[in-house]
Amino acid sequence: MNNSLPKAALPAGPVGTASSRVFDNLRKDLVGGRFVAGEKLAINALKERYQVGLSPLREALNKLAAYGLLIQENQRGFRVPKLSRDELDDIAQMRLEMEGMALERAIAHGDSHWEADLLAAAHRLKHADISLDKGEEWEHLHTQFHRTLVAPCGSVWLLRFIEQLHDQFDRYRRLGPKMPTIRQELDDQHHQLVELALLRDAKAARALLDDHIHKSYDVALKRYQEHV
Amino acid sequence: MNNSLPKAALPAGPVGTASSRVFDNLRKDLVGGRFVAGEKLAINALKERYQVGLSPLREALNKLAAYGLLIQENQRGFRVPKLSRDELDDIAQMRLEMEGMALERAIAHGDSHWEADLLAAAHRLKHADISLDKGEEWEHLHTQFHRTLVAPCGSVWLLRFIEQLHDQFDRYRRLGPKMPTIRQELDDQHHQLVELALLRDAKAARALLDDHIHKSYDVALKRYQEHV
DNA sequence: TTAGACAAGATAATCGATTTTTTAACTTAC
DNA sequence: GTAAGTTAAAAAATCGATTATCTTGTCTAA
Repeated sequence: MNNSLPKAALPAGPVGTASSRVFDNLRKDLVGGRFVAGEKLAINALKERYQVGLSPLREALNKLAAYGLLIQENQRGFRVPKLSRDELDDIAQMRLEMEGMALERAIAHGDSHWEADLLAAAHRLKHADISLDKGEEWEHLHTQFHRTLVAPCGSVWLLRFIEQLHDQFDRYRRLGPKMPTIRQELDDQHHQLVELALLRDAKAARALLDDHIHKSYDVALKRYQEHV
Repeated sequence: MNNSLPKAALPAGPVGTASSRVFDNLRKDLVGGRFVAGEKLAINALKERYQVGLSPLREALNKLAAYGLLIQENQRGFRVPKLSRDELDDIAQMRLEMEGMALERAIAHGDSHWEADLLAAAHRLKHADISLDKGEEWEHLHTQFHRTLVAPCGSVWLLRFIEQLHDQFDRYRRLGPKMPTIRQELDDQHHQLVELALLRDAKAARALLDDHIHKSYDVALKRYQEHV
């Protein structure tokens, strides 16, 4: 084979293992609410659905269980965790504490590179086509924005926990269909957050982020209550 | 087979799957410093060491990677995460924030059942034979004590994160051999923590816990620096 | 001398089949 | 009619072997 093209020129990129691919897809589907909470996973059906063999599938399921998106019970497989009001409250409360902390630190430490990334992320989010592929594109840019916002907080572990909490929170927020009304208000807050971050007004930024999380919580709670 | 003994009478208890057993053992060994940081794991050697087949072993490794006790690199297996001063600082800082928060909430919500558990845990810890099986017994009771201390904080996720941080912290703290001198001082603090918790003095308890973590941090840092 | 190509061996990932355990349906005794 | 016991089917866990990928050492050509 005399293909002299460098690998990077090909569109494919690093394909990754079957296990990592099914992990990504399953995670997306679990967070996006494409499984029923409490449901027991039929492994053979998943094999079909994700077009993988048993071994990589089980490895992905094990990782998701350790991550908290699945419950693993010895000798009786995997199930999707139930949803509860109490847990939603817990998750939202933890988001307030941890993202608030992270935002203050990010504002203290973030450099001009961060400012640029933040502006870019907010802009991309604003122009995302929400109607495209069930808003999957918007969801991704939204996650990316919040990730960027707290990125320079200086703590790898704090970022890790926040990511995990976001995934858990989104299991509630993404239960129902989109609500464009409240959505607009939340979108506006993203830009206000950028403004306050650039002004280095940690106090005001944190207050706004608190409000943002509270409003998101209201949406998530509504979805949950309608869903039950 | 006419064995009429109820299952519970047998000493074995729930044996669990091969995967869960090797997960527990590997976790203990990783936290206990029985692997070299940065080392690449030879899967075949682990198969020998833990007496399991490939599939359950790989499932355990995948879980540990999602949990943060291993690094998984596509197509090149698993390695033990490196240690660094920066990460130790991060972990200790996060412990201060999160355990402090949890302790205040536990003191606010814990009932008399909790008080009893706490006294019992502290007592067991005090009388643990530290010389036994490399102090493994003491380590277990120590973990148990700290777990009990914050147990009624009301947040499942906070407890989960704290547990994870403890495991990470212990990778540093347990690098070298035991230091009986400083150990005594830390042991005393455990009992003082119980006292303050029973008095419901959240402020003082948190201050003492901060100091406790700081002292533990000093130990861990020393170990780390001697170890490099 | 050294960068690149190649081949052989080692390791990681995956597959297909087997073993073990659970679940559910059915029976039988009280 | 209920509860304990039995068994067949389903599902989970594990094993042994295969396939794919990486690593290392050697060689060649500039």
